[in-house]
Parts: sequence; C-alpha cells; structure tokens
Amino acid sequence: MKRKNLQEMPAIEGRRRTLVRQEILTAINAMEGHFDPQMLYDRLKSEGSKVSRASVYRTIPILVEGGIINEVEKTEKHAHYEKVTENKHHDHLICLRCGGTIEFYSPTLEMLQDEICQKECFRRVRHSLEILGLCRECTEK
Amino acid sequence: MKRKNLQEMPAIEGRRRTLVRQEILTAINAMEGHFDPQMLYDRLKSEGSKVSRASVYRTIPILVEGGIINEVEKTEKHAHYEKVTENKHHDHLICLRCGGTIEFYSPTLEMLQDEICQKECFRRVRHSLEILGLCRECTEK
DNA sequence: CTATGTTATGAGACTTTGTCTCAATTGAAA
DNA sequence: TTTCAATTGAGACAAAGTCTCATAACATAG
Repeated sequence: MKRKNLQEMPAIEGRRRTLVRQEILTAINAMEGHFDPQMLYDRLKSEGSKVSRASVYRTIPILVEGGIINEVEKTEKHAHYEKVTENKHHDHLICLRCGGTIEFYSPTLEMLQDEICQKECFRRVRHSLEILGLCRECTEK
Repeated sequence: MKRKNLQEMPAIEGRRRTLVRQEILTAINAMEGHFDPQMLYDRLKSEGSKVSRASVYRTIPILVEGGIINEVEKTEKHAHYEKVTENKHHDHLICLRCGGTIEFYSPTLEMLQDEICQKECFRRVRHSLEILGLCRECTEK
C-alpha cells in the first residue's frame, strides 16, 4: 500500500490522520474568510474530490476540537423568543454542561457597543451577546 | 356570525385581529420563559387548538413586529467557521440589509465580560457578540 | 511487510426547522 | 349583508444536519 503524503495534516489527539481529513483541511486553507459546511463541500466537489457530505460534517467538529478552525457562529437548533414583558434587554451566560442560562445586563457593555458602532458608522439595531462556559454548579462538580 | 372575544389581542398596525393569533398569543402568555416555535405549537396542540404549524411560524414575526415578543436568539441558516490562523478573536457587526460583516476587537469589552463572569462565578469558555444593524453603505442608500 | 482490530468513510435514508403554494375561510368596513 | 383582501390549513418542499451500516483505510504489533 502506497503511503500518500499526509504531512500537512496535523495530529489531533485520539484521531487518525486520514486523506479525507487532509483534503478537507487543504480546501479550508484555500478558502478565504469564513465558510460553512456546504461551501466547503461544494469546493471539494468542484476540485473533483470524492469526499462525502457526511465526512465534511463529521470532520468540522474534529478540526474545531484540534484547534485548527474556530466556530464563528453556531447554528442553534431553533430560534428563541420571549415575551416583551419579561424583557428589559439582557444578554446571556450559557452553561455548556447543563444548558442553563443566566441573564445579565450591563449598561457599560451597552455603551461600549455604541462606541464601537459609532467608530464604524454602523447603525446598531440590536445585538446578542452570549458568553459560553460553565456555571457555578457545574464547575463545582 | 358570532363575534368571538378578541379583546386580549392587541392591534398591530396593518394586521387583522384574528382568533388564531389570539390563541397563539394566549399560549405564549401561558408559557414560562423563552420558547421556540415548536414548543409553542406543541402547547397549542396539547390544549386542543387546531392552529397549524404554518400559522405559528407566520404569527411569530408579526408579534415581534408588533413589539409583543422579542427575538432572543435567531437561527442563522448555517454554522460558520474560520481558520484559526485568521483568528485573533474578534466579534462581528452584521448588516441586516446586505449581510456583510465587519470584524472588531475591543479589549475593554473583553475585560468587561470577565468582570461579569466573575460576579456570577461563571467560568467563561468562549463567547460570541453579534451586533446587528445597518452598515455605512446601506445606511446611505 | 502483513495481519488484525479499530476508526473512518460513502451513500442515502431520515430528522428537524422552516418556507411556500393554493384553495377555502374569515375579518373588517361599507 | 356583501365584498374583497388578509389569513388560514394542509401538505409539498427546502435546507441543514444526523445517523446507520456495510465497506475501506489507518496504525501498530508481529
């Protein structure tokens, strides 16, 4: 069996270095800016790669895990809403383990965002800030 | 034709006050905290309502428009990623009209988030801040 | 270098979330 | 009460993503 060149493919703990992953990574490296799984798959196709859609979807989280790519904007399963009465705008701390949310509101943070928008001549309509991590309970466990 | 009671249903500019919307709103009011369209639909079903899934999906943006509910977390069509090399963490200004993104980084904003997390004993892992609005070009048009 | 066990892969079915169409119904205003 | 545009239900459709399972490809021990 011929050994193909996998030298560009970095090792990821507990994962095999495969040609498929290598191909995907190469396509990512050739990509400008942000990308999504479909773009990646389309690019691979157009380069004649036989990599499957399933592999693209399977490989992405592995590359995130390996610190090779970052998740910029994650699809949440569904949109969420809340009654306005409950509102008074707030942002969220979301626990990665238990999924619980803590709401908070920081006027300083709001002002800071206004400054940033002003600098870019951006007309702010709304925003969402989600801080992901571990809540007190889950940290203690 | 009998006039059913729509008194709880507030008027929304350019929209009819209908029984279906009233039912949906009542279900929302009976709901605790955040909800998503499916939860809402399930609740209506379990109450014996004949309201269709399509109507639930159609009504939600109308209630948002009428200021009756807020969008807490919007589903983007797909997940986005970026190469780590490009990274140097940043947040995003996203234009609602043209979909363009402007990246920015504010150390002050980062610190502020650390303070918030500290106050809640929350162990921050990562966050995403997206400010939605209109970019300069789109504002000028 | 080869055998062996485990992990990864492709194909396509399936699921979930959301959108769209169109005929039938309903609200509102005259 | 009539009239007509807005709304609705049903179900087809679409897009993004997940899952299964037979087959293929790694890794490593021999």
